[in-house]
Amino acid sequence: MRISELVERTGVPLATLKFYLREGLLPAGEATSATRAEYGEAHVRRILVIRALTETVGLSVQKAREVLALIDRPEDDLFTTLGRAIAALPPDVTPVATQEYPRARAVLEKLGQVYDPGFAAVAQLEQALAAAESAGIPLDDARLAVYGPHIRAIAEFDVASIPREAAAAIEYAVLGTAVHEPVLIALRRLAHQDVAARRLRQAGAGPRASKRPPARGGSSGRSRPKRT
Amino acid sequence: MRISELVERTGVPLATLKFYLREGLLPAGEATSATRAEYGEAHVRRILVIRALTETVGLSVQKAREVLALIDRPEDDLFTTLGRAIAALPPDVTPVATQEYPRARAVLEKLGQVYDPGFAAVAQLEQALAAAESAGIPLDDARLAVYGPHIRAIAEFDVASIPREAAAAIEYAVLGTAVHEPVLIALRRLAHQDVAARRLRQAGAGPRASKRPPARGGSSGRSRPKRT
DNA sequence: AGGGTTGGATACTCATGGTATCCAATACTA
DNA sequence: TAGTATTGGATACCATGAGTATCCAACCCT
Repeated sequence: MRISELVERTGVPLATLKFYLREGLLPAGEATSATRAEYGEAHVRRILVIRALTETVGLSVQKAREVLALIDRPEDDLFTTLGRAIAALPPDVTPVATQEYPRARAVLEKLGQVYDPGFAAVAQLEQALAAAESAGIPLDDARLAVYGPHIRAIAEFDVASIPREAAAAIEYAVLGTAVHEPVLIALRRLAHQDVAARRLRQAGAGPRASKRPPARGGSSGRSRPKRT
Repeated sequence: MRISELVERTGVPLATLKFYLREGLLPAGEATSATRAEYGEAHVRRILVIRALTETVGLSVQKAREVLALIDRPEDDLFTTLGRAIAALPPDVTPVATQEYPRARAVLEKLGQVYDPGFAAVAQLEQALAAAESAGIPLDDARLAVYGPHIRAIAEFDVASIPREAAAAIEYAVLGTAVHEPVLIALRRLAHQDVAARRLRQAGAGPRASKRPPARGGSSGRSRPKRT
């Protein structure tokens, strides 16, 4: 198919597709002449993945390219590739070799997991723990004792569901790690609302909050933020 | 203290603090004269929170201002305020009223939770589910059956740990929701690596990654925290 | 009195993530 | 076969966001 069909199929503007082509996110079609190239279903899928990574996972074009490159050329084993992909995921952490990550180390030791400062995710965890502290809500032992096992159970399922075959496995693992994160986050937010709503209702008309809790529908995003 | 001391205490450049002042993220100090203002510990804390929200949670300055405004002026009840705060969190969803979110609806029904299209998190979940589909890894029932209960358990703990007093509760809930997300994400990524590493070792594969440290038994350090 | 800080205003910079134009070489249609 | 429409490729352009940098005049302290 021609590029105009990609535009139709994906809804992404032509200029943007050309931009992706230029930036190396989208492989060029097979040139059939100087002014014609043939694209396939793989291109359609690729475009959707690009949008998923940039719009929902929140990757920059630069980071998305890194992730896609890992999927395209999985020269290393799954474990190494996954580590590299994680390094491309937010939060962007400045990798300072020979650095210690004390908060992350303490957490990992409590969880009985290996602490390797070479893992990008360790630096990411350190930053996240520091941010929680800064916000006045550090990750205390009680919370870790809850988060740890549940998150681990989720991760066990994730890994167990990775297909056997190597190439497919890497793509599945990399994309699955990235793309299910927003799902988990959204589920937690909704669970917060659900649990909070139930408790409020149960407690009978707003004892803790300053005002009456309107049992539901309270958060309709109707307060349009004013633009600056 | 003067503004230069805020610079020292937080490490944030003066020009940036002035920017935060301008943008209304940081409240002005108490002016003691035309060219002097007094800042306090609250300002130091606020700056740290701003950095946590922007750098680690990934909020734009605009969104961070919205979240901070909710904490500063919690005019509504906890439930409503939390809903509004969630609307400011990524991924940015364009709220189209009167829209249906079929994927999110299906998921929430399977979880037995209320489906309210007015919740920003519902639109966020819809987008996340669509992105997962686009990437070729949809959230199937088996996965949901795992994610759902574990995430809910986490959320139950979160809500249970919210303090009683109203004003404190809102700040705690809003910041806690936002700031623990990166922690959960990082823990999942590390759990992936840990689980994958264990399986690889178990499968008799040789040591692939050059810098992987030796394995440690999961039981030795488990829940036997003794940090410095 | 004079140097070093301020607050406040304004202007500037840089990186992103696209958009928009041009162009010449085709390909399709009549 | 002429004329029009589409491409690919290159280049130029633009809007936002998040700071930075400069000025300046009013202080404060010594």
